[in-house]
Amino acid sequence: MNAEPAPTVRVPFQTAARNLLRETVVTAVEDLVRARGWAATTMSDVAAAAGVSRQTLYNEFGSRQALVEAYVTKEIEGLTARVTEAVRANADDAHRALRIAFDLFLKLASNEPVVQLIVKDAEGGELHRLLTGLGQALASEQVATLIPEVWPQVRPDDARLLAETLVRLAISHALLPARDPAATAHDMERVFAPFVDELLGRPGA
Amino acid sequence: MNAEPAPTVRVPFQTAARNLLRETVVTAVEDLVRARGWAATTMSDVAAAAGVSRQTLYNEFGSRQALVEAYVTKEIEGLTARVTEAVRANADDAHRALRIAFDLFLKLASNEPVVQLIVKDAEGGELHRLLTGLGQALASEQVATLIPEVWPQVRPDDARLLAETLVRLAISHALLPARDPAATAHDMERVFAPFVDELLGRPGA
DNA sequence: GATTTACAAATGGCATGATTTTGTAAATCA
DNA sequence: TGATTTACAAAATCATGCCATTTGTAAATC
Repeated sequence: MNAEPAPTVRVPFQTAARNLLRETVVTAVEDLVRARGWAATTMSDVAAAAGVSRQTLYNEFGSRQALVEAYVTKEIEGLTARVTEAVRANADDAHRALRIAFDLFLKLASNEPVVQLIVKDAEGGELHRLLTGLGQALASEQVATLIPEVWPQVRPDDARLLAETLVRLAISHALLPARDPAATAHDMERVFAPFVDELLGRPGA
Repeated sequence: MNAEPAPTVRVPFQTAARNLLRETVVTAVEDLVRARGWAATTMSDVAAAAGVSRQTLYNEFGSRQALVEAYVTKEIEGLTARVTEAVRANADDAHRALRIAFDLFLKLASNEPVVQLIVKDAEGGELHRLLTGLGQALASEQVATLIPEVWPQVRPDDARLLAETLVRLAISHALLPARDPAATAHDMERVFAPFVDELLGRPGA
């Protein structure tokens, strides 16, 4: 009951093709959402914009709901990737890393279609729930993994707590801005600096 | 151009009567919202439940929108009053005060009709925006006033920053709970303890 | 001063039918 | 083989008109 003739180079190619397809489709969704919003975007629109058949969409994503989730997931992962990059580049100064990461995130978020649609009150329900739900979960996990990687002395549990708290505040400020990104980032650095120092092993503690 | 014959006891009485009216009406709204939600509650319903005429409602509140804002405002002020009470009762230990306040808030919030409607996804738009907007503003101000009153050594700017940050996290956890209130409150105490120590004048700083 | 009554305007269902869109399956194509 | 095309049923969305309700305001009445 096993007729496979030993896998060659074919499997990795198919995987790459699949990823390329998903990438292309989700990018098409991004353009359409930016232009007309998600509610006014149909599966046919997406198929046409991506240059594939509508069926391929269903074969790959299964449903419209799954597609928008993949889209939001990609947006979030794009943001966290940029933030992660900034954190790594400032690994020598955790305070600065925190401030720059927050500032960068808020600036990027204000240009995100999803965030803009929610703030503008258009399509608040669907996307709002996805951003807070998925966004909180995904970003928390990413940041919770990043922290002990850059600062190994931080215990995983503490990293998780810090990550979740920072992400909650980041989303809160993205959706309901208090001041400009720079000022908010400065405030967040001020609030979290003492806790961060404790996690990193403060000299006098 | 001043024909007032010296104010007697009449003005305070009228004020008291007005407050009583508003109190009665908003309490009626609270009951109706708890029973049917806000969308299904009409001005006639409120008038009947409060035992006043529909006109009195308009004379006092002006519009349906203004009424629901008064209602949400009262709910928020009710919550912050309870939290304020708890903080004052624990003024001798800021860490404990922070934890107990957070725990109490999350428990009270889970029984708030407004919070329940939002979490249940019913009427998400209207009330969600009111709770985050009004709630954030009102609660922040209350807490920002409370802190320097209980701990005078905290500078007003720091109090404002701490208050706004705590309120954002409180609302975030009320609308998207991570764990049970007790665990979350414990986490918040752990995160903010170092910053609070700094504001209170840490021994070794 | 509040209530009742009256009323115009806006809003909110609701029934209807047409249209679009979703999601699935089979046939076709390269 | 895998994607496309075609076909199709079920569901969702939309446009329409209509009716009932509700909002908000004003005047009359208690």
